[in-house]
Order: sequence, then structure tokens, then C-alpha cells
Amino acid sequence: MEELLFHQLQSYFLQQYEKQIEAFDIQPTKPQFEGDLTLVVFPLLKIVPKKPADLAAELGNFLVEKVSEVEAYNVVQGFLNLQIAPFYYINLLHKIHQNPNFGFSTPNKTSDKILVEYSSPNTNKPLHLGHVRNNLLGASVANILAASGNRVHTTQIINDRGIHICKSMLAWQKYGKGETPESSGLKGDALAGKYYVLFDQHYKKEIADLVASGISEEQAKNDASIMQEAKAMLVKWEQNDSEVRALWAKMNGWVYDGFAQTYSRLGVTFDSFYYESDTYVLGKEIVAEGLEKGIFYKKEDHSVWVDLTGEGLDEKLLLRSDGTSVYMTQDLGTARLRYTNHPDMKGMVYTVGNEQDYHFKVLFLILNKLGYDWASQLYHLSYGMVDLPSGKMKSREGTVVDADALMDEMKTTAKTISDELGKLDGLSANEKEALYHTIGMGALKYYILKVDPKKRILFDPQASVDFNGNTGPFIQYTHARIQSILRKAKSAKPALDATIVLHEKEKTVLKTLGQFPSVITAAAKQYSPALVANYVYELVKQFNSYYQEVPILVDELQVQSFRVALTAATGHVIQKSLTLLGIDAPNRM
RNA sequence: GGUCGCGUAGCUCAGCUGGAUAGAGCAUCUGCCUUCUAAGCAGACGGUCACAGGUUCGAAUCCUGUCGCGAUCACCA
Repeated sequence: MEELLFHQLQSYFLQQYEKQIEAFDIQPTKPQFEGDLTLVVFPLLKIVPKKPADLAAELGNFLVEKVSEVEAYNVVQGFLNLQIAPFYYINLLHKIHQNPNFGFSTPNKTSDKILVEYSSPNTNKPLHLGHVRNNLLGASVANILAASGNRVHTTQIINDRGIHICKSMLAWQKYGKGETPESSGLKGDALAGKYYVLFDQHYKKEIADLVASGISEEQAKNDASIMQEAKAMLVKWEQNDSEVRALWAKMNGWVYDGFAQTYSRLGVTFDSFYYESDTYVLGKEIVAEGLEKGIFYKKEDHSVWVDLTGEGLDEKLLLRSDGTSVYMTQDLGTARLRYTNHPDMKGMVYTVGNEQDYHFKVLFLILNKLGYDWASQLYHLSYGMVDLPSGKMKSREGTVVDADALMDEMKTTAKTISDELGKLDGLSANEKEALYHTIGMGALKYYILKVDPKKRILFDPQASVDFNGNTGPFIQYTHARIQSILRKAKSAKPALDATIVLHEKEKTVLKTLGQFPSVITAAAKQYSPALVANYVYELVKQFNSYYQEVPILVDELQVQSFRVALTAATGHVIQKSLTLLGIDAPNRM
């Protein structure tokens, strides 16, 4: 509709005033005024010097005459409020019904291929709340990009090597007595985490003992035998020692099994996995190439650097003086490896916390300097920390919120509340179990995704399990009620009658439904699931309000087919929105 | 100290490329279940949009500065 008005107005200004106008400010009319769409005429006064109200009236007359969808207009100061004819809304409703993928653009072979990286954990401990935000954001953005017509490939880079894993391995070797996930009943990632903590405890104790014997703390940290052993183990790992490698493979295998379970519960999937143990040596060739091209330079000690002072940044190290890789080298290598594996890729999204903003700024600059065509389509999906009311999460201090425990808690709360309300009476035990999970995850996902990614989240366990108001379960509940209405209604075919008198609230719902495609586009452009979340919440509120005021009476279904159709369309868009957020839309709850 | 991000109701958050009287939820208070799902609806209360300037017909939004919070500035990852 806005587009149609835009073209009409543009040609009007061309003919009438011989002026080319690039943009018109057309927006939904504020509720306190009469009309559906509003053209703000103030900006046009610079081009056509007239009184605001006069120009508005002039344009109003033109539009009513020229555009059949515009029924009437009124002018308030410099605002031209237009009334849109009911048949426009009825057509819109038809469009939604005819297109099961309303709002979604289906990618084809020529669509842009985008890699979305997320999760990317270390393998020495289980996933925690921070990873949960990462996973939900990454998975949702992948959905949104796909819905806006891209071919999406999800992936991660797993930090599966280094001193942290050696700590877990060493502690397991020393104190584990052959414990396995099976023998302990612990998930593999939890088991690895247990020994990581155990290492730290022994390490701390040893430091304390050494300090007590008169050694400085600095010295003690270095001298502690357990740390020496861990470092020795890392050296052996790098030398490909078969025993160390076997233990490493075994423990990482446990951890991956544990992660797989957590991912499955979270409902996230990956198309490929990259491992740092494979990629950490990559990138050196890139550095060599960059040196040749003169993009990088070498210092006397043979370390390699890139000078980004021209871009307002610093000099950045790319290769140590002993020729070994650093973090940046490795990321350059991984990026290129992905390009090798996906020669048709047009860009990448990295879902990584905002503490690495600087790192990615540098990484992208370097890739651009190297001249990759996809380097202009790189996006760091940067997100804020998840803080607890008690303060920051610190793994060493035991103030982390474990992802599995959190999901358990969400499910338990869903069960408690559902049982209290008696909502799920009459369902089988299996169905109930599934719904507890669906609802609990709906609460958790929505609570996290509704917040702008770049903002910090204050994670209040109390509020996150609330099911009233602006929450996932509220939206799921509305969807379930809509499905209930539709089950009772025989036909959801909208009445064709263009003379139908639309209730104000019906129009409001329809207007919001019509915005769905542009919401997806905007969310894809901004990589922001929050846009979708806030949209669907708005839609649900409007629908509830409408439904309350103009209920669908089962007895009168025949004469209310339009309303049933509107209800079906709303249910459809809610379901699609929730899909984008990775939230299940139950048919009853 | 340099750089980046954030600061909107008691709390948690919306507010798209500047538009009309800044919006929700939670909390507090008031109504609404013999009707199709009350995890709901309607209403009340609650604001110097951190502060100060600037840009203009018009600023929560853009610019500058100040303050507060956070992150980052390693031959760590």
C-alpha cells in the first residue's frame, strides 16, 4: 500500500511541480486520529512552498481521486490522514490465506549463501547461560536470514585444544579412577567440567601450601607441580603423543555427546563443525601471501604485523617471532578454509560476545585488505553479557547458570504452573511432558530473544519463568487458543464481500499482519530477532483485544467467516514468527 | 588514558531511516469467567527519555561535550 501511494505521489509531483521526490514519509496513523495511513507533508514544504494544510488537502484530493484504495482523508496540521478501503484489507487477508509461506522468501540456487557461526564452546566444561544466549541468537538469526531468502549454512568453531582441556584430562587421569559418563551417570560435558574444577581446587591448594612455605605467590603459581604437569601434557599433545591424544579424543568425545544433548533440548542444529585442533595451524599461508603483497610487514625479530593505524586502529600481531600462530592467524585460516569449502559463499555471521568487538573489527579489515569479495559481507553478531542480579557470572566462583540445569528449571516451572491452572487436564502423560518442555523453552527463548542483542541482559530467574504479559508462553497460549477456535470452526474461508464493515480492531490486526514481510526484512538487515519478538507480541495483544471485543460465536460461524479467516491468518503469522525465534507453537496448552 | 557500546516509569524492556499527547509487561489499585482456553481483557497510578548545548517547522531518535555503567586496548584464546 505504501509503495502504491509512493509511486502515485511521485508522479503527481513530477507532473504538477516538475520535482523529483525521493521519499515520502508514510506511516500508520496514530490511534488517536482518524485514518489508516498518514503522510507527513512538512518535508515537502521545502520543495513546494505552500501552507501545510493546503498542500495536504491538495494531495488528499488527488489520492482519493486517483487511488481506489484511498476512500477519504482528513488533515490535521501538516499530517494527511488517509482512510483505506475495506477491500484492500480483504485482499490482504486473501493473500495470507493463499500463501502458506506468507512473509517468507524461499531461497533458490542463486540466492546468496551465508554462513552463520554460533555456539563455539570450549570443551572443558558444560554450556552455561551465556552460551544459551549465543545459541538462541545464532539459531534465530539463521532462521531469519533463511526466511528473507538466503541460503544459510550453520556452523561453529570448537575450541577443542589447549591448556584448559589438558587441565581436565590431567585431573581425570590423577583422580578419576577411570570414571566415565556411564559409570558416573553424568553427562560427558558435566564430567569434563567436574575435573576442570577439581584441577583448579588442587592447583589452588598447592599454591597455598607453597606460599605458606615462604614462596611468593607469583612464583607459586608457576612452580605448582600440577600446573607443570598440565603444561607438559599440552606439549605432548602438540607433539602428537599417542597416549595423550587418545585420552584427549576420549574425553572430547564425551563432551560432544553431552553438547549434542543440550543442543537437542535447545532445538538448535549445525550443518558443519570446525575444530581448532584442525585449524589452529592454518592461516600462516595467508600471512605469507599478505607479506608478499606488502599488506603485512615483518619486524627484526621475525614477528609479523599489520598496520591498521590508517584505519584508526593499532598495529596487530599476526605471527609470533617464533613463527607460531596467534588467535588472529587462526581466524584468518578458518575463514579461508570455510571459503574453500563453500566457494559460493557471499558472507559470514559470527555470533560472538561483545568483548571481542575489537578482534572482529580487525579480522574483517584484514580480510578486506586481502581482497576477498565476501569480506564486505561479514557481520559480527555481537551481544552483551548475561548478568545475574547477584552480579557477573564467574565459572571459578560457581556463579554460573548451567544450561541444562536452567532448562530443567524452566520445564519444572512450566509443569507447576500448568498443573495449577489445570490447563492440560485430559492430555496423556506423554503429551503433557512434551508441552512442559515446549512451554518452558518458549519462556526461556522469548525472554532472551526479545532483548536487543547488543544490550546486556539482566537475567532474573524469577522473571524469566513468568508466564504472564510479554512472555513466550503468553504468545504460545494465544496461538493455542486460536487453534482451538479454528478446530471448532468448519470453514476459514474469508467472505469476499467488499462491502463488509470492518471493526476498528479488525483493521488494526490486519494492518499489523500486513507488516510481517517487512518485519522479516528489517530483522534480517539488523540481525535482530528482537524485532520479530516485539512484532509478534504486538500482534498477539491486538488480537486478544479484538477477540475480546468482537468474539467469534460458534453459533454464528456461518456469518462470521471473515472473522474466522482473520483468526486463522493471525494464527498463521504467530506460528511463523515463533518459528523464526525457534519457539514451538503448540496447538493446545 | 585511547576506542567501542549502553543510560527511557519503582523493576524488566519496546520505540524502524527525526514527526502528532513517549509505549508495553511486572509491581500496586479497580472492574470483567452459566458463552467458544481468564497463561486473558478493560481501566487507574506511574516520565525533566542521564545532564548541558547544537542542528530545524519538529529531537528519546542526528551532532558536540559532560557524568554514570560495561567491554576492550597481550608474542592469551
